[in-house]
Amino acid sequence: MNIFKLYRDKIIDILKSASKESLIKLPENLNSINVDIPPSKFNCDISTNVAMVLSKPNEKSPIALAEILSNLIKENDHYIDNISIEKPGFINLKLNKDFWNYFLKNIINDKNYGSQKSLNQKKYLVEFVSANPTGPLHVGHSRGAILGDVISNLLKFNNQIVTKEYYVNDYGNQILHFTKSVYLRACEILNKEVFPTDNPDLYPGEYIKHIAKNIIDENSNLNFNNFDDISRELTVLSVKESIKLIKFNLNNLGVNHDNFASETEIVKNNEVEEVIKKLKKDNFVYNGKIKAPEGEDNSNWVEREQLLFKSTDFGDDKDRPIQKADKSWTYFASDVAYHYTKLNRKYDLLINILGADHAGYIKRITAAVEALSGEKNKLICKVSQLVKLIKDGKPFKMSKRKGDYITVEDLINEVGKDATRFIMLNRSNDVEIDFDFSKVKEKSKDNPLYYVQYCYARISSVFRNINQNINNEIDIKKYDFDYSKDEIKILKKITEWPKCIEVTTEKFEPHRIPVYLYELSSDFHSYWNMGKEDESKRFITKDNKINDDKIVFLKIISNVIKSGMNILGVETPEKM
RNA sequence: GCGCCUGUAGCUCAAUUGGAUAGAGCGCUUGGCUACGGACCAGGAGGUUCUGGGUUCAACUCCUAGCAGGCGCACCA
Repeated sequence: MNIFKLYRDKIIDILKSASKESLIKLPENLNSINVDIPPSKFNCDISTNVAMVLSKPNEKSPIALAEILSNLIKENDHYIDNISIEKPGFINLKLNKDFWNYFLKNIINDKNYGSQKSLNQKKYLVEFVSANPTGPLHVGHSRGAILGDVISNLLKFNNQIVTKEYYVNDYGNQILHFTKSVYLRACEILNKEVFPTDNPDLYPGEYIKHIAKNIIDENSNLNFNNFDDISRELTVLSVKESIKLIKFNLNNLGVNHDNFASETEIVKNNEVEEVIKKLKKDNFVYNGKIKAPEGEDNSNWVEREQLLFKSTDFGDDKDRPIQKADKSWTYFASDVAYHYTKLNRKYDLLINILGADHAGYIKRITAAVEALSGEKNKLICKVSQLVKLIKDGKPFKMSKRKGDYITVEDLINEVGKDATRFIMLNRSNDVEIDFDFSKVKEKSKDNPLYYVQYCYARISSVFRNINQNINNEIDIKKYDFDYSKDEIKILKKITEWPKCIEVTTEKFEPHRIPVYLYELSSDFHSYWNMGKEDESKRFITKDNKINDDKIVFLKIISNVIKSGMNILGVETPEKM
């Protein structure tokens, strides 16, 4: 139940019938009419800008119009306690006690309060992480992993159908180098030769040794005398080990994909050739040359003719190569083929979560999806910005070459899953995060996660003290409560929850949820402390009982916190 | 050179998808625990929202021209 939508509909109905009676003139487009949350300093619950929007077509001042409209609104709605007009022409409504009873009765046992029930059900494919299967995940990956996971949870909360997919780039040069590294480590273990440290293409990380050891132990038939003889088999085994590590890391973060799609499979099934054939037919692929980028060192640049995709047709700044000099496909080519398989699986909307270093890739891949589907905005890409690691007050640079990067496993061991998720989600995905290892650990008390969890734990403690289960439904026959000003302040915050979900869903910006939960918790902690001086604000009475209005009040708050935390994939312990 | 992201209080960040006197945390500062859980709360100081134009009844938000920082730019994925 979104009361802002409810009142927007009500007001528009009122306007329409007033317009029929020629009392007012309506503009052609009613979209800019809003019903919103008023700033807290006003003693009211909802506000609308209608008078200002209608000012022009009616050739009246907003204030004059507001007087007419506010009378009309008041006559037509019995939940209004008071209606007032403010400066530029806002109409502010204060709702009466009947309204709050109606509202609470409506949502008290609604586990999905806040979800957008009016939304049509669609099929989504969310692709995220998709890190190269050449080793465990590091901190940077975790942000994208959490973002993708929470966007998926959010869609599911809104009753959408979601597939979470990981695209495994198990093809190409990086995999070859990776497999070679595993091979050389295996040779090292078998005392055949020392691992070369001077080859920058190889992966020197410690984990490669473990992978090699596992493969040796489990495959006694494998003969490590010649790389070429076993490279094919070893690639499969190495990637498998790598995926095992990655799945372990994802599991550390509380992330589970539904599906792992393999690039090798796509190449093997000739899907690349097929998709290029289709694009050629539609004139999106041609032979041409591209210019070297200016402003950087181009001394190695060799201009040559190659197969290009015409992404400039869709707003990209240059056309993009799909074939390398040696005639093999570029990464982009197989990715286009992969996206073609997504389209063939009949999803309504594709979502990709990318790391900041791949942001420059967005235009070409959305262009490709548009070329293939003929639909704009079929693919939506969200970027998870950099996580800047700070240790002891100094930036900590990670180097994949040296193998000294901080893995997800390190992160979880230090900070924990819930804190990692909450901290990463608490900021907009478009801004870089300073992740100060020592600080997050030391100052765990200042962590916003605990602030929200503490709120839930406090509510739980009340239920525990009166021997009730916080998870049970509330059964109250008559809703005839008269809440105080301080309680209504929190109930108002509760009315914002569906709006928060709506905006979060529309913009795919999960940070709005932790921000909201923090604010709600803050209001609650504040109220809780009032109980020290004002006995009427305490939940449990002297004879160890609780009144129905307080039960309802607590239950609503805990419900919202719980569903918010569920979307974030974070626990709500009843005791801390 | 081009593209994308960012620029808001001393620091880290929000801002109801264009609304009213721009809000939190940290830090600084003054107070509050015989109390349903102090991992908490109440108060104070702190702002030319990077700059210049424009659109609008209304701009942190949109457009435009700049400035600063980050990321990226075929033959890696």
